[in-house]
Amino acid sequence: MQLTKRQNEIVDQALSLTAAGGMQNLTVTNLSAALGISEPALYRHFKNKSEIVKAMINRFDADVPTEQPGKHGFEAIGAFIQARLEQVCANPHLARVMFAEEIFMGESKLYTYLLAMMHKHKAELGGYFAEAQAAGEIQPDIPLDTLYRVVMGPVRLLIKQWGMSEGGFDLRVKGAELLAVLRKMLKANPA
Amino acid sequence: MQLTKRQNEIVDQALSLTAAGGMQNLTVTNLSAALGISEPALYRHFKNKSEIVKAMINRFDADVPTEQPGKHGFEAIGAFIQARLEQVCANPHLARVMFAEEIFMGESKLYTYLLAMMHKHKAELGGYFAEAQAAGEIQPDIPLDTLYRVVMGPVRLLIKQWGMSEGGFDLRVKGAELLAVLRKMLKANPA
Amino acid sequence: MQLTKRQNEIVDQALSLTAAGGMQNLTVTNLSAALGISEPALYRHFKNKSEIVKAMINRFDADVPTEQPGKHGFEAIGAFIQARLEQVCANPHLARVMFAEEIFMGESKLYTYLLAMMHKHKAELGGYFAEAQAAGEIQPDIPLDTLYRVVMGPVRLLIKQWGMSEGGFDLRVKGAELLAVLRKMLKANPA
Amino acid sequence: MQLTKRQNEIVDQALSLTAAGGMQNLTVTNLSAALGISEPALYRHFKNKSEIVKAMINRFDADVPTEQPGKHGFEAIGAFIQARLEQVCANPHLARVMFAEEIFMGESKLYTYLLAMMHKHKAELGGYFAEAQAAGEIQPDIPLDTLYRVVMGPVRLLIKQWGMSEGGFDLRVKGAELLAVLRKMLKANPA
DNA sequence: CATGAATGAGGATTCATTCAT
DNA sequence: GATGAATGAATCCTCATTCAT
Repeated sequence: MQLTKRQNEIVDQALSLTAAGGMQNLTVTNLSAALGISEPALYRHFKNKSEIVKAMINRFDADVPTEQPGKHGFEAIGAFIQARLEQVCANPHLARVMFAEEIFMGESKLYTYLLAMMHKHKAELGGYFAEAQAAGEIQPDIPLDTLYRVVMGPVRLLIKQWGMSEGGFDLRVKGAELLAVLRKMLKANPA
Repeated sequence: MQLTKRQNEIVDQALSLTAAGGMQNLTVTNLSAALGISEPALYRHFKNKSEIVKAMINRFDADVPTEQPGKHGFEAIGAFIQARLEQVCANPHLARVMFAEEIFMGESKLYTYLLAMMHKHKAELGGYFAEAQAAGEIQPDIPLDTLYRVVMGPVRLLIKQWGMSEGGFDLRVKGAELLAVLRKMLKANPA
Repeated sequence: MQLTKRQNEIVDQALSLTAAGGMQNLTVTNLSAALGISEPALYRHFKNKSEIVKAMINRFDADVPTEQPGKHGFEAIGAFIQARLEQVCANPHLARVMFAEEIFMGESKLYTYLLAMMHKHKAELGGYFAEAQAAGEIQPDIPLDTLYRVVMGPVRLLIKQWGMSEGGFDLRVKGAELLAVLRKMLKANPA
Repeated sequence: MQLTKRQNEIVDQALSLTAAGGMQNLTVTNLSAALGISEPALYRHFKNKSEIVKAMINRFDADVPTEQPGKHGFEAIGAFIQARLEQVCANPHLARVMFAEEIFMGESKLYTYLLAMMHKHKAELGGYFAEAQAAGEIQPDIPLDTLYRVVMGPVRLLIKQWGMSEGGFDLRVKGAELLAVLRKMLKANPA
């Protein structure tokens, strides 16, 4: 599962091509040309194109574990979101691909793989949401699935807009702002 | 711009195919087969494939005007969201396509078209958001762009999840719930 | 199952190419070139290459039914063999392909299909052999499988040699001669 | 011409692959993988793929000389056939390849080489057939080419069927039976 | 002896589109 | 309106082979 240096270069380029022109732009021809190698050379490094796409998808998860050891409640959620934002800043291509699950609908194997990843995230973050509700950081009467949507929906949209605008605003600033708003909004009303 | 009956059938099928297997699944061959006609016959109704895709995109907007005549502030926003949910319920395929702008990245002409649509929405809803803030329905210190994300992010995610789960939950119920949570959360704290 | 005119032309060419240079010579490129059409054009007539090969194999059987209505015993066998020889004379390419089952080993689906055909032949001719033994035309103590080999082995070799020698001898003459020898040899010794 | 130990292993594997999936299955990639070595490593042992195929073909003849020193007439023929059967029993893969000359039609150089081998056999066995006819073991009025077909046709078919059935019957038993039938049948009728 | 990385040529197949009928 | 037949361009992938290490 550990990728070689060359494999990583290939995945980088694949992300770049996909970010630039969608899945239709990720062809073996384009990819090998972008890498400056011949098409068959690609097959030394990946069994087939699907494996490349799979490696792309794995990238989404790679550097951003949902588990935030030592952190709890909203702090853990905030840390996770922060990490996502940092990841995307480090590799802006991801912003245009990461939350566009539909891109991968063509390859149903990988699509289900992606959905599974999404579910895992939801479940893991769910723990932190419950903690936050128990700790009084979030109003306790919001069902978990809705809560997840209220928090991750805006984060996803933020990242997507940033990707679409090709870095047209400061993601870190707007991210912090969003988090602050969410935290304040979700705070249990002491009423 | 007004589509014939046949053209509408074609767009329906195109949406269905795209919803089922992504843009890669929307081929002239597949489409004509699904319609039970020959490939050349398609070209009687649309100049080329791009025109079909464009017609698909126009569908997103068709029945759901952002402008909510006679309504104001949060009520207008709620009505818009409600209308979106109804639209998607009426044509579930839309749920799998509508907010997956990246699907169309391949056809850059159409992609920009789609982005423009998204911007228009944002601008138009922006007016209602401002109204809501002025009316004290929404905390006044939240910047408009963040506010848009906080509201539309969850709505998009909700619709997307509903599409992905293939109608696995009651969209109207969960939509109403989400709206209630948002309304309550965004309410200016009387503190 | 009934082939169109164009499909028959394609199968003819496919046989010709295979006869000339083996299965490796039967490429979509070669085939379309030989037919003077483009490669994609082939796919209007056959779903894929395998279907073409399958149609080739069906040719083997097409004009030569094992069943010889109204004939019995050795006469039926002789008629069948005669028909095979005529078929091969009419389409000499068949001689180089028909009994080379191994050619098709690559495509295991078709290979089994071919083996099944071979078994069917064996079974059907078996009936005539039994009749011939009962009628005293063939010695009764020869087991059926061996009998089949003794008769069809030489016929196959004859046809193969004729194909390999590219019609270097008169198949009809040599075939008649072989049949005569076999009939005489197999005759129950009145001893 | 004398093969090294490693070369022999390679030829063994080549036969095995060809027997399993036809010539299409004998690729440099498959072969090296089956041997557990890299592709370039193969080229240490053989100049190119053709040389490997040539070595395969030579195997057919290797252990089975047509000349049967000290033997004459039908005895020599029987001994030759016996030796063939033993050879094939010792290396069953041969049964699926040996008499499928058409497999090699692709490589015309090797194909002619193979045909030459077949002719040599025919010529050499021809001597023994003539002896057998002179000695009264075989009816004298059967032309030599037909005689060859009557004897070797069934033997070939027997071996082929054994190979195809993957050793589904006892080759030695059925071979002996066939030989007995042939001997008896061909015996000059004392009529 | 062996390999990792590469390649030009060619494999089958699908694409959107056109044209004569 | 519709179709059957065709096509150039592009798809992913495999082939035998080479070369620097």
